[in-house]
Amino acid sequence: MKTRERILQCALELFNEDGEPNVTTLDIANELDMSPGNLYYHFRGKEALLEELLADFMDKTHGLLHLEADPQALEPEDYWLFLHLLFESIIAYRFLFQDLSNLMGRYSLISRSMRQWVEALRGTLLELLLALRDQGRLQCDDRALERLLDALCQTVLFWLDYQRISSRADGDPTHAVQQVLGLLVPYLETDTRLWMSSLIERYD
Amino acid sequence: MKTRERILQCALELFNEDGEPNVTTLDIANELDMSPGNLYYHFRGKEALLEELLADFMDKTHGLLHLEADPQALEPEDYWLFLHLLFESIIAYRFLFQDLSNLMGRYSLISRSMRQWVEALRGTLLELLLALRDQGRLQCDDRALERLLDALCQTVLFWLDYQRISSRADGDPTHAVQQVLGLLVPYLETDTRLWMSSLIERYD
DNA sequence: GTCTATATCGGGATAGAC
DNA sequence: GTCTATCCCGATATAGAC
Repeated sequence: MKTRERILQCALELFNEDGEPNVTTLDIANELDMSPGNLYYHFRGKEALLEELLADFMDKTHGLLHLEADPQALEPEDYWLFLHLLFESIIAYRFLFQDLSNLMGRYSLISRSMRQWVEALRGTLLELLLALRDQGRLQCDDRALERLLDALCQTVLFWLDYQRISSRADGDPTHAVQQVLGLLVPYLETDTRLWMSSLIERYD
Repeated sequence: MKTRERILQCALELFNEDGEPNVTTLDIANELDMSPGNLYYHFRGKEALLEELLADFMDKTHGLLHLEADPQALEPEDYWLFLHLLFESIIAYRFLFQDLSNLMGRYSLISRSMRQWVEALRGTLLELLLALRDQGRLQCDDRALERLLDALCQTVLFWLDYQRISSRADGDPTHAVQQVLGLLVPYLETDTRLWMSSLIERYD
């Protein structure tokens, strides 16, 4: 099934480029020099296409959001790597995040899946924060931790969008990772803070 | 011109409720027990409606983003008030923020206006941060300040959306203000930090 | 100012030939 | 598997009567 793959690939590119609401099935067919009828032979419609792309994204990120590693054993570089991989996936499927409210409003499947995804993200980040705090590397009370957690989640979800809106888009995960880790820095205990800071500045 | 006002009011409510892309001119007319023809007598179309609502939002927030007050003279309560007023306006016109990428993609006027608005927001927040730092109340280097600034802007722009997605929507500016000020707290000098912290916790 | 009726257009989707 | 032709529908917008 080679054509199926080509369609998925092309749809993903167009969605990412122009936003899902601005891409029609005809656009996709045209881009592939293919008839719309043929496209509908492979996919029942736009929604089927979306569902498959969504499933791909979930597969790609599943491992990251269900860590089997022991959070206690992680070092700053591991946090960097974790976030870098996460943002690579998000960038690859950025159409999901650019029109998130819209997509969630129009497709109940996306709504349910993405809600779960955000919950999983939140759970994973919470685990990481608690591990840091248990190690004495992170200093903050429960309320501050809750707010920090929300700030982290929000940045993961909307950093790309924010970059586009403020005309500073670069398609590079590095700045996103720096931004997220930057939120963590002021709460870190001195040794860890210096380590983390130098890790961030290294790429500036 | 009473009808004009009723149309604007109704359109704003529906846009906020369901998202602008999901509201048709017919929906608005129906909600008002009015014929679509009549609606088109008052407004050339959906875009004209949007333009007027956008202008209203710009008017409402203009004073906040072009402060005539001296930033050096501000106290923590002033920051609270500033953010509270800002979020009240954002909540009143939240349709603009829920589908921001989408709207900016489809309407070049919205794109230009909102880009400018974000720039003005960023400028104002920068002024406030620099004033705090000059007073010795905020401790961070230039790079950290840049990241903090982006974190603040991002939260102002996307906090509502984040709340909706993570099923914690409440339509109350208070949590949003707490979240924004919470980002500031760890960088504040001890006295100011305690003051700001207690200001935040007071409403929990 | 307001209505009814209608024109127009674009996107999603299907039927049937090849 | 792929194409052409076509249908359907919803949303925008207009014409013309009242």
